Amino acid sequence: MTTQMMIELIAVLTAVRDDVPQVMTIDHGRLLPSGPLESTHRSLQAGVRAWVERQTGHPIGHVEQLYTFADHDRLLTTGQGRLIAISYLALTRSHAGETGWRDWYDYFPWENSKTDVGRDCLAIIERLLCRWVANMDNAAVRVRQWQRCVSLFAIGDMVAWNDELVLQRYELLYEAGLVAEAGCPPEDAVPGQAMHHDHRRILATGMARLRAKIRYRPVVFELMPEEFTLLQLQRVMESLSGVQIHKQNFRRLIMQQQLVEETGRIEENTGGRPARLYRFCGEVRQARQFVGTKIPLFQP
Amino acid sequence: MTTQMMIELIAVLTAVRDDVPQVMTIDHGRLLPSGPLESTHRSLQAGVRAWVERQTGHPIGHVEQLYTFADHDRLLTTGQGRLIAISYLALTRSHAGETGWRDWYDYFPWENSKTDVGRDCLAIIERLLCRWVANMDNAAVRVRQWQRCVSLFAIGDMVAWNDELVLQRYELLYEAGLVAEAGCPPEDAVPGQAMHHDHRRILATGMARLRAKIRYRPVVFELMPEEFTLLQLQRVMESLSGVQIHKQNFRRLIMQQQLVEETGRIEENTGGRPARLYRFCGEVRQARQFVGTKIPLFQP
DNA sequence: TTGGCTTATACTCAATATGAGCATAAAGAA
DNA sequence: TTCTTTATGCTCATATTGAGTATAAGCCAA
Repeated sequence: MTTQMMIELIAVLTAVRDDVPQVMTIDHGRLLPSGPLESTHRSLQAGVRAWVERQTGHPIGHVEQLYTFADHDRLLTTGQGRLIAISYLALTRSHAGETGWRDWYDYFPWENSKTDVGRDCLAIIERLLCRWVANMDNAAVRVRQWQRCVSLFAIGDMVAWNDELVLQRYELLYEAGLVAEAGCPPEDAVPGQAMHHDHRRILATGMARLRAKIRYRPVVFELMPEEFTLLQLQRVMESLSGVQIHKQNFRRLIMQQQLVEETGRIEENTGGRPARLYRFCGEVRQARQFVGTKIPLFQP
Repeated sequence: MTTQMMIELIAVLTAVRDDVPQVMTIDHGRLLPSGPLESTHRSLQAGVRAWVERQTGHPIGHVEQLYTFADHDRLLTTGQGRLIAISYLALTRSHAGETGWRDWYDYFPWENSKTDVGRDCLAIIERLLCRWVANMDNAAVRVRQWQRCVSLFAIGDMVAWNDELVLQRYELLYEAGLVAEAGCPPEDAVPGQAMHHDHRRILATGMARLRAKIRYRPVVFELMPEEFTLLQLQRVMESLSGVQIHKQNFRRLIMQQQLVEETGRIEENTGGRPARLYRFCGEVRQARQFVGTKIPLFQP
């Protein structure tokens, strides 16, 4: 007995502009590029590429699968059928003058913990979560949930901030009824723009995957221009992870891994001493593609 | 335009018996437990659980999604429809006297690189791959593919063996036409039992995921009995990863991470001095569930 | 022209973490 | 008893990491 199914492909397409990670959206920032799998698509990846390029005009590079959802709230409105969503993370380089790009942190201001906006947002969240648990009847549940808040949002610096827990933090806020998607009135919601359906949740999944992946695979270079200075590279990693990096140690680690090589050219507009330009060389030099990237991401 | 779809759920259910990782199979070891998603399933995970329990009678614990496939060779034979397969990794504890369990390394003998069988198998593979690239016309392609062989199978110890590349190694053997699934005659195939469809590929995906995950999440304990000695724990990690571990350093790392606590009881049947028994305590002690596991897996 | 600001780049130093091994303890077996 | 086996405690050299100092080389404004 096969039921009526519909497969939706959803892309979290990410690029970096002016050291700020951005995501491609449609519908005025309320939806991720997406569309149904069609019989003309040769594969799932091909389908994702087709939809993104059709809806945004932007060709995409690196693509990897994120997650497949088929919850019960994903029922087709047209009948007894079921809607399955397969989400993808895609990375791409430049995008001068295109529309549809939005900052990651418009949707997740609290994830930008290195900025003032992020810190303010976290302070608000802390208060709201505190109120949320205070209203719980069962004492044991209250303690456990507060523990969860503390460890996910690094409240009270007994626990270090873990930048990879983007999804878990969003889900906690959802459960606490502090995001618009959970049906809460805007005045009770945490800062950050909402999206339709569960697209903000999918964005969180993509952000978490990318934050995890840049630690052990050289995927950052998918987002960098051909030539870049080491500070530019550092800025991109910092803004992706939302965490500060010690400059000298960052250089040391990048250099000793031999992922980059000097181009011989110089960037003059640094605001200070000119900087050497580098290019990614992991692809060419090592046919062994399975190299890692170690980054000194620390907590301040 | 929605096409006719069928969703298949496939489980890589893993347990450990006598320090050997095993996978649950049906059809005499030729298939992984699997079945179509039905409208009665409340979620994908629930569907996986239902199918595994119906086909094998074994209840499962930890479950996580692996990958969703929809390649063109996955067309429904009944028409123009498409078959989508969503695969899951599941972990479970004991399974005394159940049928259907097979050793991981019956399917992937070369992945058991710490044993003699594994080393012999790797020697055979090296010869076959050597012959494969030797027959290539284009010199540039030959060099690149040989590079790939060298780095994936750690040929000539210029490169260290990477135990997480299970899937990449299988895919290389598939491309080289050295596995039965690629349609090669049995006498040309590499050792290791084949499976129907792409189930061996999915098993490889599950093995790779588990090998990667035990390094940074305390999932091993899902496979351990309630009480265990540190050597038992080490043996399980070694057999999962196919890599040797330095005993004293392993103990040091496990102890200092405070993932386990003494039960106060003693295991007598060690073959030597009796050993203390431990239990996993990460779950209870730390409501912060996001703890890691660091293991000193080295290459000999 | 000079001092101040910015970023770049080279090095140092202490604290940890890691790989490898030694030594002793405690059981059973020959 | 002596040998073998596993358990467990401890040392030591080396590598990695976090943090900071020092100097270089641009720009700009006084």
